[in-house]
Amino acid sequence: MSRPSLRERKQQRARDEIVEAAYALFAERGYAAVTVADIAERAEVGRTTFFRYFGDKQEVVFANEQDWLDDIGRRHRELRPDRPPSLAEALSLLRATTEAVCEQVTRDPRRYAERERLIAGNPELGDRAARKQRRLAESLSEILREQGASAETAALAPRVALACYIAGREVAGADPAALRPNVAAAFDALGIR
Amino acid sequence: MSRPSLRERKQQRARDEIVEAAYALFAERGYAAVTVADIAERAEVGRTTFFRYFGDKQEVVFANEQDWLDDIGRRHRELRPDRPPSLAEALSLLRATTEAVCEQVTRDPRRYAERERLIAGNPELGDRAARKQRRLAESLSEILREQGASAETAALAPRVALACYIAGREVAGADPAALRPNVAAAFDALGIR
DNA sequence: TCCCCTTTGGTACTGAGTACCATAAGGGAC
DNA sequence: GTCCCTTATGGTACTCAGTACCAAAGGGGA
Repeated sequence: MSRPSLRERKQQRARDEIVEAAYALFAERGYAAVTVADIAERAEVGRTTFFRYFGDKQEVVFANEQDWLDDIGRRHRELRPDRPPSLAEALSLLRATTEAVCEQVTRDPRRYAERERLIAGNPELGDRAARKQRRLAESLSEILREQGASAETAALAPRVALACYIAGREVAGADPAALRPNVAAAFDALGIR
Repeated sequence: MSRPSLRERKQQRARDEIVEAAYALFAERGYAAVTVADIAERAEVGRTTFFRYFGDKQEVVFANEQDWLDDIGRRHRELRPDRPPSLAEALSLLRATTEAVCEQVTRDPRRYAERERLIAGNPELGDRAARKQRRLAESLSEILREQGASAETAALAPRVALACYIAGREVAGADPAALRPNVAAAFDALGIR
């Protein structure tokens, strides 16, 4: 990979500053009381530029999740089964991937806790978080189909894995360290090893 | 129950007219191209009144789903197990409830198909639909806790049932009649009878 | 150094959602 | 029927998210 140009470095910098400004303001006043104009001002960019980097106000909360999704998809694709996976086999593969997701999202525990706090307090952010999860499930569904799984297995397995993730997340509460063990326990309870 | 007063009848009528106007306009122009002012005008009410009946533009698409949620919750509460349910037992109870949900939402097949069409074309409506599903899962989770289920079971079982519902819905596509059988097949595949 | 092309940010607009208020219209007491 | 009280209504005016458009600034390559 080539080193980023000056242009690209400035863009990355602006992007990061917008995210930092947004999280700082959200922490101070709460999500609803912060306007996009406020964020842009503190980040020292124009309001228009904010919308060029982030499609809407909600997106800035999930700033780098698109990278995660790509990463997770790539990782899962590398778990190549040697034959079309049955439902049980697909669920086993997905357990590994789901636990990797847990590691990924809690890599920055401080930011994780803050994001959970924001989501808990703003239904619209909960909606957006759920959309991200759905997208991931759909992406994994497609990969399963590529690997030869039946339509039923491809539709069901990622949803069940997501159920385990959400249930584990709920039991874990806001504690980043508790996420993965609780998700693992949910898979165990369903007999998925 | 006492018969509704004139006031209540007019309100119900206004509510119904708003929903009818909204669905008619959405069918004509699509969700995004219809403004709340348009809906209010066709329903012959003030714009303010629209927001008094429906918190936001999205809500009108899911007009009577709150009633469904209450109904489903009540129905599930009536399935009283004689002892605290294990995970497997909770899943069995939830299978019955989930199949009842299938019947409920497809009771008006025309409206069901139209709603699915709108949701498929507008991500924000998908978000809202998912929020409703989450709410239902949380409500069922609470009922399970009341019935003595463990925190883990209460968190996991409704999410798994929801996974079966969504997977079945995906396989069924827009065909109302195919919903319940496909959801049932998903439960079968997981060994939940 | 010069030119091109992308990014930037400013202006102006639409439409969702909210606050407030004057008015109309049930519903009950008599 | 009449009067009064309470509640629903809808109009006005506002904030803010999100979009379209455009002129200017500043990399990047020649």
